[in-house]
Amino acid sequence: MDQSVTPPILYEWAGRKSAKPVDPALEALVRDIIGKIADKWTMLILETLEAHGTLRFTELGHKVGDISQKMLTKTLRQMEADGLVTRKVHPVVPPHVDYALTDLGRGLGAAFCSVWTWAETHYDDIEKSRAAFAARQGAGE
Amino acid sequence: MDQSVTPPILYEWAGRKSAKPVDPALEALVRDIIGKIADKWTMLILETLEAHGTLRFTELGHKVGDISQKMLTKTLRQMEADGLVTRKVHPVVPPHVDYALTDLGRGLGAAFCSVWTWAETHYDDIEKSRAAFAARQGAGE
DNA sequence: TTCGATACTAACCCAAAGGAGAGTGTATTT
DNA sequence: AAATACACTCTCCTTTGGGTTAGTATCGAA
Repeated sequence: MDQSVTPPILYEWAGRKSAKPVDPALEALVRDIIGKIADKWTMLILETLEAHGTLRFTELGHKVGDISQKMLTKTLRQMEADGLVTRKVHPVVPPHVDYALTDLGRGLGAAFCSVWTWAETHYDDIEKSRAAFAARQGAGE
Repeated sequence: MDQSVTPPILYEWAGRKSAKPVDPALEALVRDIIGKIADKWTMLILETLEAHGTLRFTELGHKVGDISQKMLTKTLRQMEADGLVTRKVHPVVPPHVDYALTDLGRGLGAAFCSVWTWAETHYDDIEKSRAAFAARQGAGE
């Protein structure tokens, strides 16, 4: 896609979003954050911590489901860096590490909650759409 | 417990859990949906269509930003299959294809709106957290 | 006759995501 | 003495994401 010239203007928001002025620099920033956060594992971990409160590493892994240790560690680190979770190490043997949401993380969890609800409400619509789409493709519309 | 022949197995990581009395099939489904829509390009396209209404392919690409035709096509097809967007082909030359959100898509857009607002509100907190985290790592806490 | 416009698809390639499995450190338990 | 527990880290490997370039079809304009 040709993006050699990107004029910073010509965004006419239908007034439906926040009343903030459309600053392209800010928009790029927000876009970057969305890009980082709109991630499967981040969302799943967020959801799990929101539902169960403070959890230890292994415990969290089991509750999230089919996540590998590698991805759990990596995603947790990113979330810690972004200030979404706290990581509390108890210097004991065997190791004990507690993960919990920060206020920021809880805020995102609350925001994302509506998406989760949407998915629960409309999964059957999506299934139907997929079936219809597959049929359309198969039949050679 | 047979330990004479047992190789050093440390984890059985693939075990399924059931924390909540939720139908596991439904949970897997919702999880799958979240996994599919919690995607950078899907969110960005959704946002763009929500803000601008009906758009043509190239137009949409420009407004979304740095997206390649390949990803635009691919994401759009997935969204069409999931029933989030409609694809209307006008059989003219040169080709003319209109993309617009469905009710389902608009619903998801509305749900995701709060996440977008959260990102706008807290991007500076995230920046600060990242800086603090980097400093913590660099200084060897 | 050649060009340009549009919305793609196909082929190629590289980088990142992500899974599997083994290794680490040490105090307590067997 | 050996196993165990926990929270990792490291290496190896496959899959997916995603960019780039080229090509296609067709009509009207130059």
